[in-house]
Amino acid sequence: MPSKTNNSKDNKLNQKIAPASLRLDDELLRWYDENARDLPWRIAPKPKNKSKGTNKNTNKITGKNKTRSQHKRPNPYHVWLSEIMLQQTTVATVGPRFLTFLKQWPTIHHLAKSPVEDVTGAWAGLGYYARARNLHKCAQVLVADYDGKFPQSEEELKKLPGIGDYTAAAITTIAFNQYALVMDGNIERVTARLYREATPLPAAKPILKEHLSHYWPRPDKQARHGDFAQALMDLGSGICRPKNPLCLLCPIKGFCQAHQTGNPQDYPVKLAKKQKPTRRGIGFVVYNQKGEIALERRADKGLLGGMLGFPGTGWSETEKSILKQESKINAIAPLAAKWDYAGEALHTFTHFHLIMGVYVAKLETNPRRTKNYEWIVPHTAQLPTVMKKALERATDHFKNEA
DNA sequence: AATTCGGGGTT
DNA sequence: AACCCAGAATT
Repeated sequence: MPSKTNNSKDNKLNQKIAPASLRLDDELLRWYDENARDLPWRIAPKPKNKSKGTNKNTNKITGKNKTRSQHKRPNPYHVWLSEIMLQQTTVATVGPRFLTFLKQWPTIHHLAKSPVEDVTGAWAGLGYYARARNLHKCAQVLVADYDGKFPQSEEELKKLPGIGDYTAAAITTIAFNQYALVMDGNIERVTARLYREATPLPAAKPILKEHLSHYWPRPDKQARHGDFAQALMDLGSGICRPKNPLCLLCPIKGFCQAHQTGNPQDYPVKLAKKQKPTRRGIGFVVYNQKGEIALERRADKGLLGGMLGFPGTGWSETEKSILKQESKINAIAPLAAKWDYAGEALHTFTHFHLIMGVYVAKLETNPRRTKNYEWIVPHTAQLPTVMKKALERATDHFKNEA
């Protein structure tokens, strides 16, 4: 816990920690030019010289970076897609998914004319599926009303589905190098440590923005807004980590109040989170004679909205007993069959644990596709993770039986 | 201002 | 287990 409450007087004091001759943005961008992560959606701040035995001088940038803001900009479509995928999702997870997605939909026009089911299918396993539905809707709006081009202001971007405060600012800075104050989880942490901000998140967010505004490059055409934002995020993920920050390697430690007079690990302060309840339910995995499984398209809103899933009961905290009695199972099953119990699939969502009892059956017929569910070859089904786990229970069951 | 949205990696 | 992640939309 922070040992002491912050106040504005401390902050003004703090800005004089570093020598007046040094500027945070200069130091950070200098670090970024040498240490920027190589990411599929990113244009490197400068070409990397990978040839061996050549110039090892790393301090090539000594003058003002006047032309830096005019280096090649990334494709706005790529920036937008990556930012949507990166919402609450790690760079390691997004990397390969981003490349696969781009291969399937090279431009926003391809994306806009594709069926939404193809887009949610490609999103399977990534989570937060409203992102996929909003992504598709946003593409259609941009093609229909914006000539397929992204607006360059935060205000206009925020009107689009799936684009909120962070993503609007990120696109404005990264794709167009316009001024916008970007505040994500990484930058929140860096800023909270710079100012040793004791107000807990999420209430601290506007305060942190105010703090950071003192350091953000002015709305100047020469300024490197996009690189500054990405540098802060790289710093947050690689140096100013939640635990065990590498302060000795930090290019802006001279500006950091937590590094100098506190414990960086204590920031940002966050409100305690509620503990997760456990819900229970039943899922039915049934194969037809061709080896296909019955899947239903879930409602467009709510959990796993618009995704494929197994027929089953709802998921409830009050239903304590897995119904093992065959008579009751037959009453709630999607169709008549000899149902076997295949065990539990365990999964944890953002706000609850799930224990799903899995029942399995094999038919010797091929029922028609109905309004409620369709038959799909298992290994081609684009399923959310919890449903993949249920399918795995079924697969294990028949493997052990054989 | 709180809650609802997934899933995987780290510690 | 708890925490975190280039958060947004809804209530």
